[in-house]
Amino acid sequence: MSNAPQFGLNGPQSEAVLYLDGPALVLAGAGSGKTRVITQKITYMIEDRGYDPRTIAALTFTNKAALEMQERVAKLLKQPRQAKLLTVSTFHSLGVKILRQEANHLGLKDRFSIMDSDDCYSLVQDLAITTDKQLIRRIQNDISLWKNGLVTPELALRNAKDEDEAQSARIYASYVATLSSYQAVDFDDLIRLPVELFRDNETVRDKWQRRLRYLLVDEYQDTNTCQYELLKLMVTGLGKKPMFTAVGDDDQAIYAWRGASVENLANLQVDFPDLKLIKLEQNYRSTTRILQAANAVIANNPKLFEKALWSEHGLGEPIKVHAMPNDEQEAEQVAIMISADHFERKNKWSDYAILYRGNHQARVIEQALRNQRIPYTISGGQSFFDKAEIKDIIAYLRLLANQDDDPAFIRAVTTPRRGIGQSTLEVLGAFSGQWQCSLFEAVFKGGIEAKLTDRQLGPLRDFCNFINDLESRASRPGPAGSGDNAAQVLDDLMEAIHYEHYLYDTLEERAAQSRWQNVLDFVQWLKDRGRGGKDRDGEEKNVLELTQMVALMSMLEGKDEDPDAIRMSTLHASKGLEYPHVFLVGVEEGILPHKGDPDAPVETLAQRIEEERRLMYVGITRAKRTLQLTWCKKRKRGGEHVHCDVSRFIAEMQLDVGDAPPKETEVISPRERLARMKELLATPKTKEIT
DNA sequence: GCGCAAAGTATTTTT
DNA sequence: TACTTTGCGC
Repeated sequence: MSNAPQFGLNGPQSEAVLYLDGPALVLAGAGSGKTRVITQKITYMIEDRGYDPRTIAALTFTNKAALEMQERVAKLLKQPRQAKLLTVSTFHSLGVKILRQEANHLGLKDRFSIMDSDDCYSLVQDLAITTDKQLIRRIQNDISLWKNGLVTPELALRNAKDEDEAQSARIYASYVATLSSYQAVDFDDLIRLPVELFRDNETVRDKWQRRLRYLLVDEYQDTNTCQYELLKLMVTGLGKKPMFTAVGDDDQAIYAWRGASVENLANLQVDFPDLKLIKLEQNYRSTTRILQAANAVIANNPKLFEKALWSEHGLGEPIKVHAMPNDEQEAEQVAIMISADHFERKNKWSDYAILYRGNHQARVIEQALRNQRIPYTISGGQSFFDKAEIKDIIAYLRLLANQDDDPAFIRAVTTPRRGIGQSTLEVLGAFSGQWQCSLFEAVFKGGIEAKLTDRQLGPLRDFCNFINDLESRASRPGPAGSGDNAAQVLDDLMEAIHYEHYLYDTLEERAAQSRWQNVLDFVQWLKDRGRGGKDRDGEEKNVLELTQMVALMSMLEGKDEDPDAIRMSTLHASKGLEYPHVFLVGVEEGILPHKGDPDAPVETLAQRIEEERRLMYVGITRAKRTLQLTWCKKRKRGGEHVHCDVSRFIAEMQLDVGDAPPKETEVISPRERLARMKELLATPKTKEIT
């Protein structure tokens, strides 16, 4: 196998592209061109090695990344339309696809609902009979971690260490039962259920293995146990060699809190002994100074793999750190600095990014940018599909698809108000519980007449008849065999529920207007996809199927942001992106590193700091040319100003060491950097780990 | 059953 | 500070 550079790639990159003899792990440092490797590899497989694009799956971490990757492959291909045949999606979307086709094997109907985290939150709230927010979240978290770790409720209960855990485990059991009575799944199930299916049913597993013969997994360091299990089940068996490429970077693992385990990287070598390991260490993104700082910070973490990033770009401009009196000043100063720099260097606004740890930090910054009349776009904030008005509409669609979906029923039947209130629903709920049926079914079940007055039952039955009627039309194939009736069904729905009227009735004009616009955008978005035109995988989808996809989306693709605007983003949402000029704000103890749960066990404390450090590393390595950091001496929390200290990570960047004497010609070799890093590892810091 | 007003409370990251 | 929950009156 030759690993001579090809496609304008460097040695290791083209090696990663060309290698198709077995499983491969590409350790790709920040900015080392991993997306290029993946897209080139797919292109190479199709055009030079005769792979059918239908048998290649690329799994990404977000829908946005999936979309981008597909577009990039389309650009590389001689026949761009082939890109549509690929499976490029998140693990979760792939899970939906599998579940939809194999639902019957799991005792699930193919029109199952997908519950979002809010639905699950309310469910836990009901089951735990509490309003304690912290407690509910803790239980929700426990359940999610168990599911991700493939732990059953029985096992969870048996292994419970204390009463708290036992309580969570008991709720976990009824949580699972309730979801199944709703014919619903949660996010974690989208991966857990396919795993169980593939484990128990070899025929189905073979079928999918034949269908998807080669897997590429991006951001592998952020996969959890369950996802790894799915990967293994999809690539092993059939007496063939496991074929996949995983791409990841242990230094950028920032989702441990969601059950991701970096150990999956190490496990890969154990589970696949002939794993080909390829390291991408040349950075094409940042200046040497930026990389130096990033390397210095991450050197404080224990290492899984030895890796040394280097760059051929020059030393670059010094990294600046600004101390600010308070968070409002911070926001204003950053806005002013960007504005000045923008006019001075004649840069585009979109060359600048402001990164922060938590979404709430965006508020002040937004205000400051507005004051300075600087255009901005926010990514990673509240998702479009989480807006109340969108969830209202989705509730109707969910109910249309699946009448066992009680939460959707409750939401739809009460929004807009139609004379059905809490007490009616309570009676209905008790009745349905007694007869083990859904709320919807209970409305028509014999005996309900005795429990409810005509005044209560009337609107309920009207509502259910309306849903039934609409459902029968939604399920009929449209004219010309397309999903064309989707548009008609949606229009009828919107017309019948008087949603616009409801908004203007309950809200102020401005708010109602903006919400109604969102609804219109959403409906249009659905219509576009219903016609089978715009959807990426080119498959026909009716409204009901679209509803399932919508549950996983967080952004309205296509509804494009201002192309020339400053990017604002959380550090998490910035992963995989790059910007010429980066401002990292709020670099304070308590924010970055974030102070977590004060009564969390001590042994996790070190690990938590390590994850925060990786987050810092991700932030630093987003910058191509300049990087500026700010921190505040005081910050408004709640109503009061609170004192803040500068983050330890600033010192760890070793700015004074690297920058003090202006040795402009200093160029550090990879070897030298490695030595430096080892030195750092050997000195103080490490003792907290050992 | 519903809407309004006051008080209380929470602040990490996301498929 | 902003948002949510609770309570009360119609």
